[in-house]
Amino acid sequence: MRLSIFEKAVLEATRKIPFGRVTTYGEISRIIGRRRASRAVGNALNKNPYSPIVPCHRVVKSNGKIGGFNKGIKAKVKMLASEGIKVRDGRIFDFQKLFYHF
DNA sequence: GCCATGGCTAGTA
DNA sequence: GCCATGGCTAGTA
Repeated sequence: MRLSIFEKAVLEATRKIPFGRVTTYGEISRIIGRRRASRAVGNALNKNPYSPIVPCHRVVKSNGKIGGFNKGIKAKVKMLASEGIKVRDGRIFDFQKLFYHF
């Protein structure tokens, strides 16, 4: 499977999110210079061939809600939990504090 | 034309 | 809730 320039940029940025932290689709789009492509970022992460090495489970929505995951939301929540990140009714607990700003 | 988003507005309580 | 957004793919010709 061949990755586009855009997809590579998305994965490269995502790789930098530290363990136990989260960021947003919008933050990724901003940092790679495609400010309005947050949705396209989600599309790219959907195809992440390197999960969980490239930790796309640490990317969530700008409002602190979980967002999607190709193996199902449940799996995403479990992976986050394994890093000490709690989810309270579909939302990241302490979102502001855990938000990794590039 | 689809979609793992985001930001804004109306309008409820 | 609505809709602009942008990258990608299926599938036509």
